[in-house]
Amino acid sequence: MSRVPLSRRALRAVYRRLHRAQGPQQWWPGETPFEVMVGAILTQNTAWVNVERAIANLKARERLDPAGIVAARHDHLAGWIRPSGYFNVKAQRLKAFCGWYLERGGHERLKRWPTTRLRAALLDVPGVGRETADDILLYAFHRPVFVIDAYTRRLFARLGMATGGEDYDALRAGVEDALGPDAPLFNEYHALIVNHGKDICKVAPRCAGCCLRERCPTGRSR
DNA sequence: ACCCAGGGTCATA
DNA sequence: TATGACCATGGG
Repeated sequence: MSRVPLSRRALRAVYRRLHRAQGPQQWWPGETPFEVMVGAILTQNTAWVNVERAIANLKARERLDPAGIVAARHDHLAGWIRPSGYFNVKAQRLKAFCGWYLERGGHERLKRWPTTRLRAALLDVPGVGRETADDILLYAFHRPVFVIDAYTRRLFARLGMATGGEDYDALRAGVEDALGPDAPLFNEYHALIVNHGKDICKVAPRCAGCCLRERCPTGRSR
């Protein structure tokens, strides 16, 4: 397995700056691990505020549980999650995931699976790709998996630590190798990156993350 | 009227 | 392996 070479010192320095600037994120505060998993699927290429509406609808219908989702009619489920966009494909993805989840005995069983096996199994669920699988592993199962998303790529590219075009798993393995397995750190790191991306570079959206530099390439220094 | 958002799948070359 | 089309709502 190839991995992108990354500096532990540089990665920790970026983390410290993000943390100093933004403080603890208390991220992905789903009431249950299952809610975190549903959120991970619904937030695919979608603003989180819309995911919150969809989850609120599921709660109002008392359908925020795997059996309730599997049993729901497709058009009903699609209607409840409508605000999160792509509601037809996401309804199908939620059903596939919940069926998989129930067949394997739910969280109490799955939490005993080793991370490598759990990740491979998640990736076999249609609609669960690498980032979604890693969101679930990190935020629902507290496994030391570093999530790579578009913001992470932009940030590391802007900082000259990567090109942005690296293979997903090579970049993930590079970060994990440099930092060592540390689920609480990875949890907070990813949250800080995403919050930085949406909080700061609104004036220059394509430049998410650039302002970690003393002198921002776009001219917006912080 | 644009652009973007905490992606993934499928067809095509 | 690597693009492009498609999925669709809501906020800036």
